[in-house]
Amino acid sequence: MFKALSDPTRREILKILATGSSSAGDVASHFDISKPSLSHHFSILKEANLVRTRREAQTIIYSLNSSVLEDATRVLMDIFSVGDEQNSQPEVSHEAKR
Amino acid sequence: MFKALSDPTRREILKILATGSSSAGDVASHFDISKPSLSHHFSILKEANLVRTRREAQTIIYSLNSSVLEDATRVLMDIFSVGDEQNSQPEVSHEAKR
DNA sequence: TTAGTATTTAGATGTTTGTCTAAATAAGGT
DNA sequence: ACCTTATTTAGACAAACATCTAAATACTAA
Repeated sequence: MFKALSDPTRREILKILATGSSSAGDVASHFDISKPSLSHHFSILKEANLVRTRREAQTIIYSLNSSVLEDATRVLMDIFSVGDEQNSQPEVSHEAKR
Repeated sequence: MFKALSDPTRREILKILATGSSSAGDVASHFDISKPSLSHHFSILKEANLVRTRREAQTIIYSLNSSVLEDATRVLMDIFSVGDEQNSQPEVSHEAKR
């Protein structure tokens, strides 16, 4: 999931989808890269469960899967709030304490 | 920043630092990869401003920079809550509405 | 100033990634 | 059936990445 989020183009795609679901070609029109490349990005987003798809005649409609993005947020929050004690001002660790 | 977060080893490093700051070698002992490789990860985390360093005699103490992780969280929340209208149940888009 | 410990830099290597063009698949309309 | 539109698959390629070993740097202590 983080791998999927690590590419700027993919994050942009998610932002676009956040304003409403739309077709692959539609999203593609926002970018300057080929449709196969976009399709590749979509497949990564889909594999990470960040988007869902639905076919509608010829076009395929992509939509954001907010719940998984919420999970990502939770993981991040976990990382920086686990210790929750002495983070900001690191204690003096005299001995590289194992 | 997302690039920095995209590697599992680096997320693990952050988790370790979340429980308290520690030296490079110290963190290295949690992993099965060489110290130069760890050093490389540290430099990426540092460049992304996710960690801070402080020298203490020979050892270098790494500590989490929580505020930047909070930023990351905020960006994620932004992504999935921008539209905030019709996300979960994608509306029927008959025409690939440009 | 020499020896020891901690970390980083240099350089190399195999893998993964983002991109492309060309071709294939899927669905509809005529 | 055929053509058009929408998207994906296949295959190639250069750039970025994670890792390694060997050597360099930074600092402390004798």
